[in-house]
Amino acid sequence: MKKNVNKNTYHHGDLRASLLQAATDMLAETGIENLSLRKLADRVGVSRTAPYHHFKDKNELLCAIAEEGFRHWHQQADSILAQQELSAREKYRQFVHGYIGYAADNPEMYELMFGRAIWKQAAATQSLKDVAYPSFQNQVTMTRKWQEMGLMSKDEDTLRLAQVTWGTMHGIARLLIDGIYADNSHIDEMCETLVNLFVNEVDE
Amino acid sequence: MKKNVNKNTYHHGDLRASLLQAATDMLAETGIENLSLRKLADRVGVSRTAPYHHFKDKNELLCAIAEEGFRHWHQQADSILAQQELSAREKYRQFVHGYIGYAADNPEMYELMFGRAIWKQAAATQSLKDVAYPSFQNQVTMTRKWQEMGLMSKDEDTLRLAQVTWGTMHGIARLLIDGIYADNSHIDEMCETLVNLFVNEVDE
DNA sequence: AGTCTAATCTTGACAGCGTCAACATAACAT
DNA sequence: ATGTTATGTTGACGCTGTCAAGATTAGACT
Repeated sequence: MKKNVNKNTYHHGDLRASLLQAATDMLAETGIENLSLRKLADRVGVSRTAPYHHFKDKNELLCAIAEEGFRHWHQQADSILAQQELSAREKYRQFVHGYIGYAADNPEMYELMFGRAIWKQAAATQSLKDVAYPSFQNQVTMTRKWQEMGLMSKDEDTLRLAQVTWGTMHGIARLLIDGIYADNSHIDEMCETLVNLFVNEVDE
Repeated sequence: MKKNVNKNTYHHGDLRASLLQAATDMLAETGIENLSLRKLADRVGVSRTAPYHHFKDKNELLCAIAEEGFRHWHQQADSILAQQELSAREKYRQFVHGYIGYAADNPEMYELMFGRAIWKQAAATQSLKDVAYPSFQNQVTMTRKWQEMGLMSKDEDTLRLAQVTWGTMHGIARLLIDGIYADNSHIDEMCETLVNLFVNEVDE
């Protein structure tokens, strides 16, 4: 038997994927604080405890959603960094705009990916860690390269520099998605200021 | 009748203050996600709906706690900035260490003060706004002064610069308190890097 | 083909949550 | 002394996550 979604069979056929899809939609629509397993099950048309056969608990579901978010973001970041016709500085510019743009466009997903719901209570799945950790590791590697190119200060320790530059993007992203910077209309200008502060002009 | 706390009277005497105190303690102990009105009432020794005579709902209680947090932080910040024997750069250094130190020492309070629980759903009390808004306004004013002194770049728009520099402190603070930077042992080094990146050396 | 097992889905139940309504008590103003 | 108002209580409702027990079916093995 194929995946007979939407048929009136007792077994759903592809419940795990359907749950992930619906949960991702609901997350974007109503925010993480309004995402409940019961409403999710209802939306998919299944009983309230059915999801427990595919996810150990709510946390595992959230981790699985976040995992997809990281994959999506990595894809976007890679495509920016792969542009060979751009100068290093321009690539960094676009990376910054891309990072904060991703957060602004997917605020609830960003909150889930980098929020305390998952990381504070050490609740991250191994599988999520495997996808998420390279994200920061890569930031360190790139920072080292940018330092070697003279794009960023060589006076600072690479790890600290990476932490501070990532921290800056993260901080601006959070101020936006948490409603503290209520006005989204100056995002680009903030990104430009950020780049100006961290990145030197270099000849290539 | 005086405030007869802990007596076996029907009326508590000073319930509002007791609730705030106990709630602040519980917040620090168990985190905002485990702070419930029922447990709070229980701790104070009062029935579950008694708090509703002093706070319209849970949100109002949270705002009142956050208000105290802002007052506490303002006091700490003012005492740093008032030190007249220090150079401007040194004052900025201490301000940064103080900001991130406050977050690291009071993670749950910081989460409450600058987190989405209050700001995202536009749930802030007017009274809280009155205490919180000057906090950022002051950051802008100081940034302008630092620019005029040559401590910070004059090329950048003051507002954007203030947003980015505050964003950086906020970002590092959040990465720490949300458990993403699990290791608190390099906070000072991150602060130093931050200062080095944003602040020029100047003669005074 | 038939049978057994394991995966999947269901209903019932429980404790915890915020909050409303109705009622009890006591403080205070007249 | 009395009536109003502030403050406290219990009961109830709907929401949540999750466990236990039972129903249904898919898939593997004879």
